[in-house]
Amino acid sequence: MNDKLTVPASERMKLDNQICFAFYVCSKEIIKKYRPLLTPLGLTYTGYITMLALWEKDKIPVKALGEKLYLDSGTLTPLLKKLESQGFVKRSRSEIDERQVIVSLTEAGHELQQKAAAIPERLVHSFEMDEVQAKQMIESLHFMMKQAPC
Amino acid sequence: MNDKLTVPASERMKLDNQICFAFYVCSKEIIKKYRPLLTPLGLTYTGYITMLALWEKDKIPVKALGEKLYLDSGTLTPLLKKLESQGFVKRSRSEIDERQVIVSLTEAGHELQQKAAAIPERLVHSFEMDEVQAKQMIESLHFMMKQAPC
DNA sequence: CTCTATTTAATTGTTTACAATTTAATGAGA
DNA sequence: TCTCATTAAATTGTAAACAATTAAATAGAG
Repeated sequence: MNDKLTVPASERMKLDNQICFAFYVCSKEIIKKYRPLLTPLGLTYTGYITMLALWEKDKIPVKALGEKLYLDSGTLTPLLKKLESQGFVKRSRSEIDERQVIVSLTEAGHELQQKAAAIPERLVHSFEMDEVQAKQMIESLHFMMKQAPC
Repeated sequence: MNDKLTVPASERMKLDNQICFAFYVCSKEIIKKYRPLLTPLGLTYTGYITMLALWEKDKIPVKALGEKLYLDSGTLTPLLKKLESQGFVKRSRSEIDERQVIVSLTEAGHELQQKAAAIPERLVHSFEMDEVQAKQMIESLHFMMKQAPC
């Protein structure tokens, strides 16, 4: 074992060398930037990504939605109830399998997509990052996401 | 303006093309991986990064700690009270400026550092990423963090 | 020195997230 | 068919995080 020329523990334990901390901060700060754009639409950040998923494909069970969003029913159930009370989605038991609750978009839910269409562009611009850089970054992140559920 | 050969809105609004979502998922999933390593030490993830900051430099006011950690007093006050009740830190009013609460490590807080020393290495390994890749990623993230508070 | 503005923590209220458990429905094996 | 295991969603309890406000101390202007 002569490959142990790694950095000392003191160095490895510095906050600025923690990849976890960098992700954690970036994630929080990006979400903060969304808030002022989403609040006028009546959405929280979690509500927004849920709507993004549903705009791609709705009429799906809570389970499938949770897999897309990396969220469980403990988070989704109250969130979906709120989106339902706002009139954006409808929740209904599947007739084929009554364990499943199918989430679908309402008319208002579909209409909201137009109002939200400008958001992604505005956000990318708020970081000084061109589309190529953004694309590379997303690729790296997806590589990590794929390893996540292990 | 003939540089408008950008992707269509439908493409930009896909969940998998949202850099925010990728950060959000990576951050959550990394934190999840820490849990089983931190629980035996009596730490949550937020408690852990707080201790990391204090191991680098303690006897600092809550404000300065919050700037390092990108957290405000609303999050830190209850967290520090808990770390105090566990015997890892001590909170005391500054005598020079009584508005400030100075956070310092106890003996047990210092000792905890030894027990936590193995954690960073174990985590990097749980992602299939070598140290060079990790270093590049951290640099990109820090570039984004620096832009955050605007 | 006095009054006002600013700063620091703490508090309050709301949302987010997950682990663990519960309930109900379905599936599988004997 | 009748268990027993599995699955889906909901529920419960706890920790995080932030916005907005409050209380107390300090700084600054006149």
